[in-house]
Amino acid sequence: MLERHILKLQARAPVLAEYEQALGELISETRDYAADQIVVPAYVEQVHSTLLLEGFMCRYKDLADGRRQITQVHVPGDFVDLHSFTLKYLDQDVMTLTPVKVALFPHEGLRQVTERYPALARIYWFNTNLDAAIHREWELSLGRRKARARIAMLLSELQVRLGIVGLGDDAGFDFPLTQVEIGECTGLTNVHVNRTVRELREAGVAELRRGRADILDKAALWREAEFDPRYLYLQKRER
Amino acid sequence: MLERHILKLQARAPVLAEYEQALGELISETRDYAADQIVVPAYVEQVHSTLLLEGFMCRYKDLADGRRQITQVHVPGDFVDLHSFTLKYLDQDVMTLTPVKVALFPHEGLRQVTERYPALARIYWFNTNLDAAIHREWELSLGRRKARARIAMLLSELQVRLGIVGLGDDAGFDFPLTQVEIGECTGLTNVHVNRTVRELREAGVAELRRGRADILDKAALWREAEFDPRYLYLQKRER
DNA sequence: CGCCCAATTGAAGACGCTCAAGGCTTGTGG
DNA sequence: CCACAAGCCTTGAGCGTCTTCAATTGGGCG
Repeated sequence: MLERHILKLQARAPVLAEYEQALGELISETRDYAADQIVVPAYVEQVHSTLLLEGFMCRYKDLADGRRQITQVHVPGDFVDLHSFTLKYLDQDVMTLTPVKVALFPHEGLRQVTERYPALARIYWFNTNLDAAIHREWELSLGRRKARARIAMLLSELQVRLGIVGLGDDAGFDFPLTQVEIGECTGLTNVHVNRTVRELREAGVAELRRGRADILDKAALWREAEFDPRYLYLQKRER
Repeated sequence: MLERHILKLQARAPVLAEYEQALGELISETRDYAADQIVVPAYVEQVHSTLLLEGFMCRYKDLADGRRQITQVHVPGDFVDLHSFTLKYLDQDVMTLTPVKVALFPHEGLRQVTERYPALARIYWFNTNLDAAIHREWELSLGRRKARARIAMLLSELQVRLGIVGLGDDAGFDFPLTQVEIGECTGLTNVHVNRTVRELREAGVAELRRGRADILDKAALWREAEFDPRYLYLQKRER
């Protein structure tokens, strides 16, 4: 059940079989949710963290007028709210983008296992930092990249992150976000997303249709985005 | 020397006198830098983390054409690159905005002290999460807030963060960023920052001049920004 | 006094937004 | 099996926020 999570961790550090077993035993429950459901509401105390097993989820913040900013997209293998282990409540909502399957990890169990295996605690601390690094790259996109580059960036990042967990390759990946949601990730309106997606298609860079992203020219995509994957910290090393 | 750092930590969790002493003993060196100097270059392996004692610093990423996005502003008491302890190298540059004084903490010493005091490790893990929470609020600003709200947000956040470490009050705070730098925080050009700052002044909300931010109407400033300080996690509790 | 950097202002233009309408796909029910 | 509804995608037109380019003003410091 944890294969994808372990793949994600292993992309950055060695993971002992022991950890995988200990983690598996922590799971208190698995749940299924439909699309567009809030799974972890903001400002509510949490007693467990949620690992995404299948499907797509996101975290977002919004303004009074309802305009929404997605701050992170989650793929299978990600903890969607590991930070609730440390922060207790979240400063944002976590919702599903597609139907999903998740596993719940009680914080008390996480506390025990991270005390028993300090190396695992370091791995999760590292993951918190990785999360922040992705936020920073998004800040750069939102603040300084133009529309084409923002969308190219999003596609580049997701291609790499999905590839790690076996859900994508150089040709592309399943990508169920609507154009409204892509706009909520990139700080654009759906109308402008639509026009920009068309530009990328007409330039032979990438093609988006109904739940699928085809990467036609990965080098061009990376160039368009000025994508430098070092912020994803993919070299495996001791942490 | 660590008073401001301890004030920052104490705003979120109890800090034992023991920790303060142990931390103080870790400092290998203090250094002074002039303004506009890179202190921690991106993608270079680090063996210590840097605590800001006096002055302002920032972290930023930039694009090929030189346009820069500041991803975080640091005030005295902040670790500017605590994440290098876990990540080893940074995905961004860290520079000074004013002349500063910093203290260096060797990673080896941090490793020892966090192993000796697991509660301190949790406090720093928490701080990593706080850092990410601030990044998320900035993502919301950059993606969805209008120019006035972005600048109001920046001022609101800094007023709170500086207040915690005794460097500001309800009337305002010393704020040495140039309008170019404010633009680099908020994803705007210096020209538009200038016009927006004028609007805030004419609306009687806040006044910026030569190194000082006067908050004329804090309630109006918070309203303008839709500022909700919960993302700064200021309730003190066990971590 | 004069230099330098930051702040300020004006004018024109671009990128992305808003509003509005129409088209396509998918699923559902008769 | 077809009709229809719902949701998403697509396109057009006009507009607004913010940018770009350029020039001027103001303040601090040697």
